[in-house]
Amino acid sequence: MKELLYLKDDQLKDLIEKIFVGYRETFSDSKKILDKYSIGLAHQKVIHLLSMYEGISISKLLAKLKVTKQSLNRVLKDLIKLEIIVFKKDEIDTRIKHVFLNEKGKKIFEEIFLLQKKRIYNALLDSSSEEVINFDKVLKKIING
Amino acid sequence: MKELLYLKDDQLKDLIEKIFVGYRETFSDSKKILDKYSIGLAHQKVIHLLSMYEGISISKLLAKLKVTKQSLNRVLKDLIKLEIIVFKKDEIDTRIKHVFLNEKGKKIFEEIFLLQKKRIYNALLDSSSEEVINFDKVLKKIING
DNA sequence: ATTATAGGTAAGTTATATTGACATATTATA
DNA sequence: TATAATATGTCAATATAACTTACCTATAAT
Repeated sequence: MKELLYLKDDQLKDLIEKIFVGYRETFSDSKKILDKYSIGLAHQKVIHLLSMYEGISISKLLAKLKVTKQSLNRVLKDLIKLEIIVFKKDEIDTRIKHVFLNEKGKKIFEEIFLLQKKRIYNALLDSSSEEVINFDKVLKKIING
Repeated sequence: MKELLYLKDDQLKDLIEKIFVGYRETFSDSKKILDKYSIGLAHQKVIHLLSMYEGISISKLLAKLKVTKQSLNRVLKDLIKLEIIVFKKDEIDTRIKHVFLNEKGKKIFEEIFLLQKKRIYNALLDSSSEEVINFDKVLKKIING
């Protein structure tokens, strides 16, 4: 029988608070740049995913974001107005729309990311590779729980 | 000179996505219970902090949540209507108000927490103590970055 | 006496998301 | 070929959580 300190409620509460704060801080560092382009957190997340998954389809974006179509479309319309995304129909199944950041979009992403990544970069730089690997490992388990 | 894989942009992007998903999942498991009491994520966070820091002052709550007084007060008023929090003036400095969950509040917290903690508990149970310690270590560094 | 701190409130606004209903185009299948 | 399923879009109404700006009281510290 396991009887570990970190499985006790107090430690679990503490971790949950840290997960919240870690998220909030990670996604607030870039606020100034977002303001510069009059966009918000929702736009940042979409841009982030577009930079990771070039040409991702709408339905896959929806699945990753776990928001409704209506919610995503509001954001996409803003990004179209900003002229930073483009669409390409799938050549085989023309129902599917692939979304891409254009050059301007990639530049704006880099501006955002430059600020956002600092916090993570410094934390990892200050950690051993084993610590980093274990951080990733546990985070994955939390996600797939 | 460090030249580590996990300090590369692609890995940082990946981690940032995971931090987002980990937060979202961690705070969505308890949605059914929140609905039962007609409260939301903001209330859950306040209740969580009240269970961790019994008698915390308003200003310290504000500092932990990083929201405005108006925002917090909306939530506190809902919790008063639900009859789950009580206030006590500080005996020395009567400007300070200490906030507590009452018995009903503690019970509701336990209902919420029971659902919320499962994901974290299982992830930790499935990890070695070193992995857990390193997860906590890196998360702390991200927060304090 | 003055200033700072702790907390409260009012009005209006913004950001992000929801539900429900309906529409179109395309592809897959019986 | 008729029908069902999929991918996407849109309208309208609503909810949640936050914001800004401004002003207020009470108490404590200097």
